[in-house]
Amino acid sequence: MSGENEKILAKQRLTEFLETKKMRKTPERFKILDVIYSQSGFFDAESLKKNLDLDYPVSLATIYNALELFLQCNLIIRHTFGLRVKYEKTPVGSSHYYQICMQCGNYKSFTDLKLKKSISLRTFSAFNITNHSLYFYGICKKCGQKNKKQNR
Amino acid sequence: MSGENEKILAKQRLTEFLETKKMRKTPERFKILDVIYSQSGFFDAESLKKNLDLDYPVSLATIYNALELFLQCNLIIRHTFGLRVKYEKTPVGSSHYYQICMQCGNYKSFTDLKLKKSISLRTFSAFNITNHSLYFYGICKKCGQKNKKQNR
DNA sequence: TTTGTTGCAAAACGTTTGCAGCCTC
DNA sequence: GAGGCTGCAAACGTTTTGCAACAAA
Repeated sequence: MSGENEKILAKQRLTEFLETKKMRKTPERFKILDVIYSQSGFFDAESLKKNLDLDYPVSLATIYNALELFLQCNLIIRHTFGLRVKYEKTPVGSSHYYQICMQCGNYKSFTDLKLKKSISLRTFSAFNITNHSLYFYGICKKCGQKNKKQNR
Repeated sequence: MSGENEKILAKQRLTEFLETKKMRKTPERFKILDVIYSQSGFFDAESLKKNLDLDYPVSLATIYNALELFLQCNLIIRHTFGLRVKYEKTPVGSSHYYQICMQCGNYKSFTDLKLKKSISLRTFSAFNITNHSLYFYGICKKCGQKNKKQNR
């Protein structure tokens, strides 16, 4: 199963990272990572806490600590849709792109290999790229129709 | 002068938007827009307040109200670098792209016409794109060197 | 005159911090 | 055993809210 494999790789990466940084392999950190890699889609500190409370309660401070850590070893990425911060497992292989309605705030992600290829061509001097995020902002069909009605 | 022209267009767009939405053309809204279009680079509510206090004090609540309004009519865009929210005049013509160091949080913007062209090719059904933002995440030279030293 | 908008202050919200105690190494 | 990590609660900074007064239409 691909999901399980992904989870194992994530744990390996965390282990390696902690060892090279001489940080501790606490059960909390691995439990939080496990929950993240057991779900799909976006999440935040609060939803993570709710999930963890079911079988392994962890304080919010520790969750924020872990999220910061996972960001550093590139296990997760951080987005901001509207004002809310959302995290996501780092997309492997094909990058995810996002379309966000500026009116209702709804968002969804999609993949586009062609786009990914174009973007990956871009090189930087004195900057080591690990990943990129692309957001398309606009008005969704639903809101567009609502506006038309309103302006009549 | 291009900056002045840009400002006039912005005011026109705001006027139109307010009229179609049957909202009021208050001096505060136009003053805030004026300050935004008199500066360059990134800004937030607080820096805006500081600038406004010099000759036309406006309450923070009103500033947030105005920022929300300007977002809706696409006069400004919102970014989140690290955890800080930053606004920017909507880039006209050439889109801006951003590189952000995941370690120190420093960011800078650049333009890339080739990239812009590739991205603009992407079309959507049932979604009316007004603009897009692309962020490159990585480790800047300075932090990269710092890490090397640390791991020795 | 009507009612959308403002200013003010208080409240809410997500996140960070300080510190004592715990547990990994 | 040392000190990095955790949990708790208090503190923080930013954004939102409720409400009375104001002013655009």
